[in-house]
Amino acid sequence: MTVKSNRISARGPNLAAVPPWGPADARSAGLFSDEERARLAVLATIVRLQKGRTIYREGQNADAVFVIITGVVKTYKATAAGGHHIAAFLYPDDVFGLSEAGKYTNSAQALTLVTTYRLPISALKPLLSRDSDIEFHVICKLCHELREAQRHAFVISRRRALSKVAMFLQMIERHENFSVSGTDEIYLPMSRSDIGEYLALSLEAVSRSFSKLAALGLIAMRDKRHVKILDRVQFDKVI
Amino acid sequence: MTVKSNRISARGPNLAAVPPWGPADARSAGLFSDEERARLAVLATIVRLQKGRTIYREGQNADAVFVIITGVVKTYKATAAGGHHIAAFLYPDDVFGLSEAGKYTNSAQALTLVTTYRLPISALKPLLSRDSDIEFHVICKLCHELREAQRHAFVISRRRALSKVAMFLQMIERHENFSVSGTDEIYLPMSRSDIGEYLALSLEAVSRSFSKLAALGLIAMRDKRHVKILDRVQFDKVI
DNA sequence: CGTTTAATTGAGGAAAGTCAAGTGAAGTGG
DNA sequence: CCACTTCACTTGACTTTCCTCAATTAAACG
Repeated sequence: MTVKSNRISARGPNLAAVPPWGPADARSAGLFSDEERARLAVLATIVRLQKGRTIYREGQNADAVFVIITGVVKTYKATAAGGHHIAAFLYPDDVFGLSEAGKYTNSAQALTLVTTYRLPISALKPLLSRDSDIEFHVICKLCHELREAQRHAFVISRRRALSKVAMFLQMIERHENFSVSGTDEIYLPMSRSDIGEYLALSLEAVSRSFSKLAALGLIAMRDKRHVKILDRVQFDKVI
Repeated sequence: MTVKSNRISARGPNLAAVPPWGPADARSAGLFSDEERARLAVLATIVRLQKGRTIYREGQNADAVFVIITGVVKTYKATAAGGHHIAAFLYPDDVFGLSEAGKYTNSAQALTLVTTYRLPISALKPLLSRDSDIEFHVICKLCHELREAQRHAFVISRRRALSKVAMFLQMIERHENFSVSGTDEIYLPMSRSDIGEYLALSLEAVSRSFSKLAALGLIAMRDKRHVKILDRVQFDKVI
C-alpha cells in the first residue's frame, strides 16, 4: 500500500496540524503527547474498514468521531441533482465525524483500506471537560481543518480547470509530504470522478487537465494514480 | 443601521453556534455563560472600525483574534490574477482572525461600522489552558465555522449562477435570523461584487441572477440591499 | 481471457465570463 | 436647492470555457 504511516500506531490517536500560533516553521506536526494519546486510547476502539466501505451517512445520529491511523477517507454530501460534492479527503492523523445538532453533516467512505480510532462522543465530552491540554490541541486541529476547508473553497473558485487540478495536486502533495516521506511522487488514492466532485468539475474536465499538464511537460504520470511534478517553476505559474 | 444586536454588549465576548452534539433543535445559541464572558472581557479591548476599514492583512503577524459585537466583516484572500476570493462574511458573535504558524491566513475588512472585542493571543492562550469550559465552547464554535466553510464550498460547487445566488440568500437569511428578528426581509451588507467574489461568479452574473429571481416572482427587491423571498416553495426548488 | 469499470478523447451546445454602454442613486460643491 | 461627479448596478453583445453526450481505449477483476 502506498499510503502508510511510519509511526507505532498502538500508542493512541494523534492529530496532525500546522499550529495556528506555533512557531513559524509552517510544518505539520503531531499535536498530542504520548501521555495525552494514552488517555485518549482508553476511550477508543480500533476499527478496520474495507476499501469502498461507507462509514456513516449524512443525517445519521453522530455518536462518535474518528481519527485515522492508516488509509484515506472521503467525506461528501449528496446534491439535489443526484450527484455528490466531496467536502474533504482525510489522511492519517486527521479527524472526521463532524456533526451539527447531533447529526453527521456529511457522509464518509473509505477510499483505501482504512484503520481508525473510533471515539464515542459520550466518552469524549467528559474527557475534554477535564483535560484542558487535549482540548487545546483539538482547537489547533479544528483551526487547521477550517483553514483547509477555506483553501478548498479557494481552489473551487478558480475559473480554469487546469488551475483547479494543479492546485489540487499541490494540496495532496503537501498533505502526503507530512506523512509519507522519501518520494517526490504524488499518490492519488481517489478516482478522476472523486477529484471532479471535489473540484466542481466533470470527470472529463479533470482527465483533460491531467492530459494537458502532461502534454505541457509539467507533470509525468507513471500510471493514472502516480503523478510527479517535473517543472516546478512552470507548474506554479499555472496556478 | 440595519444590522444590530439587541444584547447588552458590555458583558463580554460571546460566540454563536449550532452546538455539534447539543440538542437537536438546530438553532444557533450563545455558547458562553455570563461568568465565562466576564473572564474573557478582562483580556479584551473594544475596537470600533469604520466601514471599509481593513482590520488586518493576509500574512501579517497574528497577535489577536476578534469577536464581533455589531456589524459585518468580510475575510478574503488575494488571487494570483489580482482579484479577491472572499472566504467568509462574519456577523455578531462570530470570531475571526484565523492564523497559521503565527500569520493571518486571510485579510479582513469591515463592511459596515463594526464593533469588536480584540483578544490578544498572548493573553488568550494561558486563559484557555486554565479554563476548560471556555475551551470547550471554542471547540463548538470552530466546529460551527468548519461546517460553514464546507457549506461555502458546497455552494460554490453549484453549476448554475441562479442556484448559487439562491443558496447564498438562504445562508445570509439563516445567519440573520439568529441575530436580527421581526422582519422576513434579508439585508445584504455587501456589494454585488463582494457576493461575486464569495460565490466565484462575476458581478454581472450575480446581478443577472437577482434580476431573474425577481422576474420569476421568487423574490422582491425593495432596493439593491433589501430582498424578500416571496415564493418559498418555488425558491427552494431553484436550489 | 473475457467482462466490467475507469479513463481518455472528440464534437456540439449551454452557461457564464468579458467588454462595453447605459441607468440610477448617493454624495459634493457651487 | 440643484447641477455635477462618482460609484454601484444593470443590461446587452460577443467570446471563452466547460458540460454533455458519445465513442474509444485502458485497466482491473473474476
